[in-house]
Amino acid sequence: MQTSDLLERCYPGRRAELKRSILSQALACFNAQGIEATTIEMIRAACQTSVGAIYHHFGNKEGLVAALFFTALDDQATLREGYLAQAKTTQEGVYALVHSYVDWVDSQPDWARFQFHARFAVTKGPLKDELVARNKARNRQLMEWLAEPGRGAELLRVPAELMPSLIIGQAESYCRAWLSGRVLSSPKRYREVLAEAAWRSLGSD
Amino acid sequence: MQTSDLLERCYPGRRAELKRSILSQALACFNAQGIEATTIEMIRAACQTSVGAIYHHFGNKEGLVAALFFTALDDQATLREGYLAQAKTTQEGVYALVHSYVDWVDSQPDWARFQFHARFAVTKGPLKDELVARNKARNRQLMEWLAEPGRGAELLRVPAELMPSLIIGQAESYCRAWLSGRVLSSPKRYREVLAEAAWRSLGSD
Amino acid sequence: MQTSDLLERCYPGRRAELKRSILSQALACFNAQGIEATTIEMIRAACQTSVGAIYHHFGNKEGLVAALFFTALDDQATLREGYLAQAKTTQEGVYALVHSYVDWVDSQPDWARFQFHARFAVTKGPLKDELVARNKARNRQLMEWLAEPGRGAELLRVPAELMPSLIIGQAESYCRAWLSGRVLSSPKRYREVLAEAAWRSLGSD
Amino acid sequence: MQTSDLLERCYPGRRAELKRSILSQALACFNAQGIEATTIEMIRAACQTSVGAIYHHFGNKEGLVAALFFTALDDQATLREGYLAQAKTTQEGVYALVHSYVDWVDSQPDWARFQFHARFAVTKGPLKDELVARNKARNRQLMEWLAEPGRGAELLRVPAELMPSLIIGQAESYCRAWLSGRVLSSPKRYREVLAEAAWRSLGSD
DNA sequence: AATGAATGAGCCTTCATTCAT
DNA sequence: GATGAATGAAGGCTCATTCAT
Repeated sequence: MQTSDLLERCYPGRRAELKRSILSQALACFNAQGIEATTIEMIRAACQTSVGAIYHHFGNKEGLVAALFFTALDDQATLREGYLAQAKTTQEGVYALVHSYVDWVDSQPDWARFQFHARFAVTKGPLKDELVARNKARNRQLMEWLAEPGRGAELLRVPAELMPSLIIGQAESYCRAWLSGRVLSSPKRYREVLAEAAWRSLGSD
Repeated sequence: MQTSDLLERCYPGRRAELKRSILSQALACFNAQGIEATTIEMIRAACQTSVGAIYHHFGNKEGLVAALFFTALDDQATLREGYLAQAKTTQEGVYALVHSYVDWVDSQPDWARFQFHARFAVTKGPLKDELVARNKARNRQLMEWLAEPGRGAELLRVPAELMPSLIIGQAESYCRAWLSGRVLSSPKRYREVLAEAAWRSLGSD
Repeated sequence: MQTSDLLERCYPGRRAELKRSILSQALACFNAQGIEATTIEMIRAACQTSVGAIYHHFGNKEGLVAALFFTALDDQATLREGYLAQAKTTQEGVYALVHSYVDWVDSQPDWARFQFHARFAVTKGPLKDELVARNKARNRQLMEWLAEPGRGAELLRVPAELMPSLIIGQAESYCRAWLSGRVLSSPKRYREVLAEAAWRSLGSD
Repeated sequence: MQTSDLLERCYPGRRAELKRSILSQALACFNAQGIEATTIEMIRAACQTSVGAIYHHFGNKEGLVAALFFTALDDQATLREGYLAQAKTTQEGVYALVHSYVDWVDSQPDWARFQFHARFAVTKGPLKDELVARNKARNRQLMEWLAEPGRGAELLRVPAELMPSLIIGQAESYCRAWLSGRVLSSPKRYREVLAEAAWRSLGSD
């Protein structure tokens, strides 16, 4: 199960066993019932521990949501950075963004589903600033990549605030549809189509 | 205030005054606090009625959400159908979809914001079938439009389940960003760019 | 039962029946177990209502404590003002203060006992300012009484901040002892001894 | 800092260093937040130990309260006995009681404040009998002092159960006011006034 | 149709205490 | 002796919903 792989990577060691178990079961509950509809008691029952242990490790329900959310964000960012590091041309960069997005959702559907539903909650919670900061950092990173010599010239005509939506919007839309069961084929099946579409839509002929 | 216009259109007359007031304030509360975080008491206080009146008109909280959600869905559909009716070629059809989407979000931002957040709740509620039915109807309608002689041939290469995301994904992504304050320019400013991008991404050169 | 008399006076009418019942039982519970050790559930069981009703009328546990505390304060003040209004000389004024204190404790032992234990809680709560204001008002009132022509001249040698303790300290001390069971005779038995002692202690020979 | 002095006197030596630290911080926490509102975790954080260490030394929270309470009681008694040993006449005895009370509160305000708030808790706890026993012992001691030839004859008219309140009531009342910030001058400033008032109030002219 | 007091299941959270290391 | 992770009973409080007036 890939969910555990990600957790083992982020919280390694035997000491963190309970922590991983809580996170794993919480993720499952949140996705199955929705975040608000999930009670601490459900999570407790799912990982056979005590409510005290959950609060000991995560402070409160919001802390649990935040831990999951930022774990997902980090993992997604790691994959994106890896893909981007190998891209040479602007086109390869756009492909890297689409491919990393699609591949991550395909390999971590549970984390992706949770990310969509938790974003709103995190935005209203006490870690909203942290989230804004990460978004800014991501955008800055992308801009720096484009600023390298011989890259990004083709995209100058596109308004900066529109760029992320043009590149990732279609993939995101399809991933949402897949994760909520409205379509059946994994987005990975269309990773090339989606990358090509994004690139064409940028209109650098 | 456009929110009321839409309500007046859907619930006309003096008898429905209270009903409109409740819906209007409920919409505001849901958007401000989130659906789950909004209590019936908050809505009652906002429109100076009694809880009994709210339950008399909408049955329960879920009924309130559903009324708002389907009102938005209907209004959006009406605009789309109007735009689509005037489109002759496939390209004009794609433009009509993007334009109607963008224009509706621009003119009804409160309803659009609510729609995004309520979809999940409705999907889990007792009206989920109604929602699925409407989605199917919309897709069927689109297919019928494309099936008319001299239309849609250019799109045959694109997988059907991918089509909606390719057409509307970018616009939707930008609208989300605007509604949540991450970007400042109204999507209407980019309606042409978004329509062209969608058309180009479909790759019918 | 005098406790109810006081309540009927302060919350009259049939509509307030439940409110009085809650206050009455809460007072009994607080005195029997202590404020912190009393749970809402205990009070609910004692007056056969629902937790919701308690919260509907008093907001929260602290609100219940505050309602009881200020009801007692008011009742005590009313008696004091009545006694004081009939005093002509300084000596009669001092006697009025001691007598009203002793008589009130004797006639409302439950409220008096509660007042002693609740003062600390109220001092830390959100109504601490209200309490400070009432104390000031009471002191001002007393000063005004003494400022009338032909009164208070005998007390000018006594420091103002010491005065309340000299007048009421002994009575208060004995009342505490009686309310906690350390002595058996009602303070009313010693009302004259206590008044005389207070007057003598002021040293106006 | 006098708080530590008292502790060093009662728990001397290097072995008891941790014990003194725990007691000292617990006293501070209890006074700052109230006994019930203070958690073991707060105390642990204040003296940088582990919860285990606290339980090892004091058994449980109640044990901590009791240790502090009886330490204060003992210290206060020691001072009183010293003062009383030097009194020859009845009047000197009354003065000794008032002076020792005032002087102790002035020199150990933290312990005095705690004593006021903890008395109720101890009264309900498992050491209530111990407390009753000490009170009786103190009263017996006082009676024995008065029973010596040439002493106490002046007080025979005063009821025994009223005596402690008449002697100490005013001082106690003022000390309470000072400890809770309602008056600003230390009771020590008024030690003579309070002693004279107590003596006068006993009415032995 | 309107009102709002009353209901009570259920939630999040706290915290004294234990015990394996 | 020291540590602190783990326990779980219990508490305050919320809030959708009902129903007598």
